[in-house]
Amino acid sequence: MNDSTHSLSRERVLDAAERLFSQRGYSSVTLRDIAQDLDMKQASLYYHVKGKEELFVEVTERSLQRHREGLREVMQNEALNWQGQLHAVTHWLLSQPPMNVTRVIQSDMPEISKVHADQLMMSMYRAMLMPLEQIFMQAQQETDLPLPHAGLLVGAFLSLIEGIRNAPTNEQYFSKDQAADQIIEVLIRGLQSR
Amino acid sequence: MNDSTHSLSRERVLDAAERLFSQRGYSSVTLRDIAQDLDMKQASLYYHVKGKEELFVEVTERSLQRHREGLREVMQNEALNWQGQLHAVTHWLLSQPPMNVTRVIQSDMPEISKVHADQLMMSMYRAMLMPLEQIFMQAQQETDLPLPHAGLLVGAFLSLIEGIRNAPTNEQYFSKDQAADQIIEVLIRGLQSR
DNA sequence: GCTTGCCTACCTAACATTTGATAGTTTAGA
DNA sequence: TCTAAACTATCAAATGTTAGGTAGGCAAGC
Repeated sequence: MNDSTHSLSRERVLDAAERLFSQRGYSSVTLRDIAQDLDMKQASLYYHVKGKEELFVEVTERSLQRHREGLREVMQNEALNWQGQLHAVTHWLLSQPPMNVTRVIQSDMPEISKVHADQLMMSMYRAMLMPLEQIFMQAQQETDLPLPHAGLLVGAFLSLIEGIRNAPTNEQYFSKDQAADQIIEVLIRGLQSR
Repeated sequence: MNDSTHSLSRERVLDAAERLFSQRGYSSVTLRDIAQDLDMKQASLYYHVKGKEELFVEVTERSLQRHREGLREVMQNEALNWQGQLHAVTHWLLSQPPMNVTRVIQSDMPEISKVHADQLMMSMYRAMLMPLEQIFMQAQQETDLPLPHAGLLVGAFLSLIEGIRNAPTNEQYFSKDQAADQIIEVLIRGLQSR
């Protein structure tokens, strides 16, 4: 199903849209921005997609699908312990175009229809929140410390990822991946503590 | 200085603008939104401020000033140890209208003039990044663990704060402050580790 | 071979709405 | 009367959307 993804040039449009939307958010990106990025006229986009909102929803949904797939794969490869999973998942998330959960929920979703917002919310839960919750629940079982609720930890973790992405530019000593490792290590020493 | 803050009703405008901007970001909030929130017509705003961008800059600057003041005060009251400062600072930040550093830098700043963006960037550094860096540098001195650079920790910490703000709504068992305490405790056990 | 029809992937032109901004007018209170 | 604080009316630019046209490729049918 979803045979609407046949055309090659259509995916060029989706790719450009995803890159721009994920960087600057829904309302800041105009159709003319996307068109310009593709060296074409703005109205031509309507050949490929039904409208701006539909474009955003489809692009976000596609990204979430990729996250769902990617997280599942990474997590079962790294089946060892939750510490390893945390590092692996972090690196995978950083390898992807930013899926800024906070911004999407806070800024983007209020701009689109409730139906679409609800739909994205559900996909977001299934693709990101649920899988990540598993890791932290695993952590809770192994430790004897009183830990915050898993959902809360997931939120904190995702915030950290987003924070690492735009780490202050004045530190070029380390790559993003190295920075991520260090931060996650701090998080872990806290989790297993003692 | 800045005797432009005399009028009472002018601050009503700034307050409304700050609330809306800090919630939904610069480009998503229209002058008509702000006016409607104040039960007045959009054009009337121009009696109080020069334009949208100037309004945003002034409102953000004002908020940053408040943060600078507030953080300084909280930090010297809680002069005990960095752990106490971390908790105190967290609670103070949560008591304020959200100052979403990530969104401001990523989404809002590109929409305004470079001069204004640079200005805000500097204020942001002085009001938030610098004071917080102090806390983490203090932590680095007391521990013997290899910690990430302070700037990186500040970014992570601010991300955490923003993450706590929109913690999943399905946990009403805890207040934001309680959730914050738990998260910060995780961070600390990590920092002092062992 | 050449025409016809069709499809893909763009284009130009125009439109309605939204939004920031300006100009001039009105009203209430000291 | 003078001023603070609103108002109405209008504008230009930006933006999402629609309608209709066009160039190129490809296959079928004559």
